Amino acid sequence: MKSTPARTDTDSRHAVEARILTAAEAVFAQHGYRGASLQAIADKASLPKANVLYYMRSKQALYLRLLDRMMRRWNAVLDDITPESDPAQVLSDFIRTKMVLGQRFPEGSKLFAAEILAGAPFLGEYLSGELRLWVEERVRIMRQWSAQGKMDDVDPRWLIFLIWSATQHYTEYSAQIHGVLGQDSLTNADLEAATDFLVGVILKGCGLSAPSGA
Amino acid sequence: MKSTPARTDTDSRHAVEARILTAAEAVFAQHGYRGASLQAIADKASLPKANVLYYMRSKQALYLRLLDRMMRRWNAVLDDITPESDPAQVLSDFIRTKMVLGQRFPEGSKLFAAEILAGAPFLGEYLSGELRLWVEERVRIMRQWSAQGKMDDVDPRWLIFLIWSATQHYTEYSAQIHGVLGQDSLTNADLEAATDFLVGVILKGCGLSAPSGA
DNA sequence: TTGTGTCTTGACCGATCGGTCAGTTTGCTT
DNA sequence: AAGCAAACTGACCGATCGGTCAAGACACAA
Repeated sequence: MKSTPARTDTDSRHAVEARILTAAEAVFAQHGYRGASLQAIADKASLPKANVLYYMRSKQALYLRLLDRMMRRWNAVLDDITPESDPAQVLSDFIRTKMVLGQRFPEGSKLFAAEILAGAPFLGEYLSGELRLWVEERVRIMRQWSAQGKMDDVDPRWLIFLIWSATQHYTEYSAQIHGVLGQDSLTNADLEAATDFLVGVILKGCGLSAPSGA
Repeated sequence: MKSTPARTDTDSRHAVEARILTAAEAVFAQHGYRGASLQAIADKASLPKANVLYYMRSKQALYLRLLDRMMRRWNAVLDDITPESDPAQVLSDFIRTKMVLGQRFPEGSKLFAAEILAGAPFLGEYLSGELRLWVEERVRIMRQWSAQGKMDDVDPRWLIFLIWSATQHYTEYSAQIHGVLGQDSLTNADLEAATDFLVGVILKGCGLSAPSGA
């Protein structure tokens, strides 16, 4: 009978799937697609390997699902930008949001990084499709800002790359940061200081002064 | 007989080793330590797998040798910094040198990135030892620059991370950049423009004006 | 030619890979 | 209590993993 599946059923299914996804995200982030093994994921999720394959159809399906989830988390970023916006406010928000996202989803961010490092075999279409349009739209608006004299005449493409790289560094290179600074993890105060530094330097570097509402 | 090994012997040995190292660097960079297979490396070097293991003792020895080679390439960077140096000149050189290094050794840079992403299992000691001292020394000098009023009072740690991340981005995220910009590779003009952008924004962001000798 | 050390390689090892499947357990409906 | 579909899992599959080894191929000195 197809009738209403019991609440507890779907609940537990979601719970188990979430356990698998969390475990898989960490393993894929650490070792990349090829280097990750379903056995390692199953162990981390405390499940038999066959059970992982029962919920996720295959290694590839599991990986694609994680990539998709991570990209949807980024969709909200910098979505309300217009030619009339205050550049300082928008860029400041952009940097801060990116830093927060990296802290909130460190494994997902690393997973994304590993995918790019591997040459984006699964994300190629997304990069040259959806994301490319996203960038072109923001580039267009930023050029208008420059033309209006709201900010220095910098190439928006390099500016976007700068913000991406500078913020992602704190999650993807966390091992290097921890080793170099000699502490197991950055304190919240450190992260806020680093964020303020990035906002300060990048805005000033583009001829902008701190946004009023911050 | 131990006597003078023929010139051609050591020559061909070096040549074969170089072939293997080049192939291995690319494979490790793309798939990480675990994801790389000796078979793939052997194929790329056009050698039987057993021959790869004859020259390099093991997968781990090969990997460590590549890491060591990459780190020695970076040793010369920013080595002549003193409290009396011109900050603008030093930071400008730092950024430009890093960009050039990334272009010269893209596979090695990616290999390094993959190692960090995996949690630096083999480089942990280097990061918390040699590299940490390197950073502390530069931080000390930059703080003096700030105290002398030569530049804004920014935390040198975040500044170093910013330069590392912003420059490395162009090699490690090349797949993303190519996808987003819709071109197979950045032209030299693009790279120079990006470099000038980074120098300009970061220096200005730290309260510095372009160095005289550039 | 013969001896000697290096180089080269196919065959093979146990372990692990992603994935399948048959058989059992479980939880809910009737 | 009976029935049934979903959940679960140990055992197994062929392929590939890193690594070993013994047997040739090769270059060169005596």
